[in-house]
Amino acid sequence: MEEKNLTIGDIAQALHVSKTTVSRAMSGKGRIGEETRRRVLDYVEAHHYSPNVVAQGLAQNKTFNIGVVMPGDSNISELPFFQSCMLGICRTASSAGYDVLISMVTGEDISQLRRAVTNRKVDGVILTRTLTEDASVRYLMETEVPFVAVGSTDDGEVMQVDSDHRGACRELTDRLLAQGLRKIALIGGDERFVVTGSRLRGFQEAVAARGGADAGIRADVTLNVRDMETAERAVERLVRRETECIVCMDDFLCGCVLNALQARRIAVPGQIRVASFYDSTVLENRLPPVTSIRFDMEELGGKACEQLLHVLNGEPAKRRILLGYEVHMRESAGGCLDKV
Amino acid sequence: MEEKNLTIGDIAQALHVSKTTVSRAMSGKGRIGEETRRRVLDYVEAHHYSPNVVAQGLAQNKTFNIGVVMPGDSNISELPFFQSCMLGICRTASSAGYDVLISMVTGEDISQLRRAVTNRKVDGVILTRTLTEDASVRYLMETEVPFVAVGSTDDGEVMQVDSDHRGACRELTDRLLAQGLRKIALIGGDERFVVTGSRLRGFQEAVAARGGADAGIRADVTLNVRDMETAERAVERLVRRETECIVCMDDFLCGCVLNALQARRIAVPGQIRVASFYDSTVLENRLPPVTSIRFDMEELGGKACEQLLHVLNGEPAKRRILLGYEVHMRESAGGCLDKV
DNA sequence: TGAAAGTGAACAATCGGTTGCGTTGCCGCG
DNA sequence: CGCGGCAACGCAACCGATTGTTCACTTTCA
Repeated sequence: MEEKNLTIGDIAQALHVSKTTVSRAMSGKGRIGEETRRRVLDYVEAHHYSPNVVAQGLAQNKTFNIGVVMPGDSNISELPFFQSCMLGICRTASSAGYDVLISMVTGEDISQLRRAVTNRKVDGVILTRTLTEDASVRYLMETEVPFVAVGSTDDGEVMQVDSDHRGACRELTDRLLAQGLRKIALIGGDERFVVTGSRLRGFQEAVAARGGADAGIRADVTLNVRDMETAERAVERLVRRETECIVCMDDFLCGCVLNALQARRIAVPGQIRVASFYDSTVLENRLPPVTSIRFDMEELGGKACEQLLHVLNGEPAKRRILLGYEVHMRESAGGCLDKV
Repeated sequence: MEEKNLTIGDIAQALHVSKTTVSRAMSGKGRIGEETRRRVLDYVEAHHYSPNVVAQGLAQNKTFNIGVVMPGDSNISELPFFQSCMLGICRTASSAGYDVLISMVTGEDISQLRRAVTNRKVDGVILTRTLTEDASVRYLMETEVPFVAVGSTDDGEVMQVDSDHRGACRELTDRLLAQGLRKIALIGGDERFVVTGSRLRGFQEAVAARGGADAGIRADVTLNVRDMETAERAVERLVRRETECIVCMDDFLCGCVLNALQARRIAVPGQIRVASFYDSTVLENRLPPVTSIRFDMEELGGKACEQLLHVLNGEPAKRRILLGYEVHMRESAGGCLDKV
C-alpha cells in the first residue's frame, strides 16, 4: 500500500534501463522497443507509479493548471450558474490531465489572479464573468496569457464562449408579444455586465420586429434593479402604467417581483405575467411555476475549457462560440405554449 | 513592459554573482553581505523579477498549492456557504503565498481529488463538506496527506474547524421555548451530513433542559425533508398536530415551508412560528423576516486554511476549532427579543 | 562482403531554482 | 610573520522529469 513516492530514476534502476527509456515508454514519444516498453509499463502498473507533474512541468515549461477567475461578490441568483460552470470546467480539465486553480476577484482587486499568473502557476485562464472595461481582461491581454471568457466581452479579440442571450431574450419576448401583449417591460440587469446589453438588444429586436411603437407596443426598460426595495419601486411604477408582462433578468429579482405583486394582491398570470432568466432552483419553491430560459451552464464551462485547451495545445480554436437555450413557457406567463 | 521571464541565472550573470547569492538575497536565508543583498534586491525590483514557483517547488518538494474539495451537487441553499467559505480560504491562502486548487466531488466520485493528490499537485487539502463515512476522508487518511475539514466529522482524529451548530441550535431552541412554546418541530437536514446530527443533539438538549416531555414539551423531528413536496407533507402533518413552531434546517427548505403555510392561509408568526439556519440571501426577499442563525463562513474557511498552513509549516495546530454564531430573532418567530 | 540505413537505448544537458560544503579574502592576535 | 577564525560567496549536486545527440548493433542492399 505504501508506494513511497517512486521516481523515474528508481524505476530505471530497478529495471536496469535509463531514465530516458522509462520516460519514453510512458509518453509514447521517441523510439522504443515493444518488449522494453511492456516491461516498463508493467512495472509502473504494478507499483502504482505516477510521474511527478511538477517536474514534468519544469521540463516542459507547463503547469497543467488552468486558472479560473470567479467573482467573490456574486449574488445568490448567480451562484447556481458559477457552480455548474465550474463543474463543467473541472470535469473537462480533469479528463485532459489538467487541474483547476481558482482565484477570486472582488471588485477591482485582481491580486489573486496576478499572483497566479506572475508566479507562472497556470497555463491559461478562464474568466467566468466579464464586465465592460474588465480589469482582468485588460491584465490578461497585456500579459499575453491565453484565456477565454465565459460570457461575452466588448472586445472582439477575446476568445469567448457564451449562451445566446440575445437570441434567447428575443425569442422569449417574441413569444410573449405573440400572445397579444402590448405593454411589456424588461427589468434588472447590472449595466456593467456585458450580458445585460446582449439581452437588451434581443428584447428591442423582438419589439421592433413586431412593429414597435408603431404597432402600439410599449417596451419599458429598467436596468439595475437588484433588491427588494428597487424591485418594489419598479413594480409599483409598472403596475401604475398597466404593464401586462414583466421580464426579469434573473431569478432572485423575479422572486422579489413576485413578492411585490403578491403584496398588492395582483394575480399572476391573471393580471400580470412574469418571466425570468436562468430557470434556477432559486425559484424552485415558488408558485406559480415561472416561465424562464434555461442555459446549460455545465456545457458552457466545459466548452470554454475545451477551447482553452485547444489553444494551449496549439490547435485551432474558434474565436467565438454561441450555445443554445431553451425557453420554458409556464404558468406565470400563461404557459399554454409550453415547449418542454 | 516586456520582462521576458527572467531567471535567477540571468540576474546572477547581470550582477556578476552566483545563482546562490541571488537565491540567498531573496530568501533571506544563508549568509550574505548587506551591500550585495541590496544590489540584488534593487535589480529584482527594477526588473520585476519573480521566481518560478514551480522550480522552487521542485527543489523544496512543495507545490504551494492547497486543494479544496467542493461538492458538485450541492443544493441552492448551500451555495452561499461554499462561496463565502471559498472566499475565506482563497484570501488567507493567497496572503500566505499559496494558491487554491479545486476539485469537485460528486457523490462517491473522488477521482479529481485522487488526481490532485497522486500527481503531487497539492501540499494539503481542505474538505468543505463531510458526510458520515466520507470517501474523501478515508482516502486522505490512508494517503497521509495533511488535511482539515470544514464542518465536523465522526472521526476525532481529523482536524476540523466548525461552527458551533449544536450550541446554536440549542440556544435557538431554548429561546423559542422561553417564549412559552410547547409544541416544537425540527425539520430537514440530510441524515448523511454530520452537521445534521450536531444540530439534532442541540435541539434535544434544549428540550431536555426545559424539562422535556415531563414539562409538557412535545419535540417533533423529521429529517430528510428537502423539497417542495416533502416539505408540503411535513407541514401538513405538523399543522394537524397543532405545532406551534417549526425550525428548518436550511433556508431553501424554510422557503418551502413558508409557501406551504401561505397556501393554507396560516399566518406567520400569528398562528405558527418559523425559524431557520444560515440567514442567507435565499430568504432575503421573503416576508416576514425570518429568525435565523448566522455563521461567519468566510471566517470558517479562513480559519481552516490557517490551520492547514500551520500543519504544513510544522507548527502546532489545534485538533478542533469551534466558531461562534449569532441568533437573529425576527418577526417570523415573534422577534421581540431581537439580539441583532 | 562492405557500406548505408535503420533500430533500440543510453548519455548528458536542460528546465529554474535550493542547499551542503568548500573556497577565498580579510582581520586580529600571539 | 604566520595562523586561526569568520564573513561572504561560489561550486556543483540535486529535485524529477524531458529531449537532442550519440552510439552500438542489426538489417538491407549493391
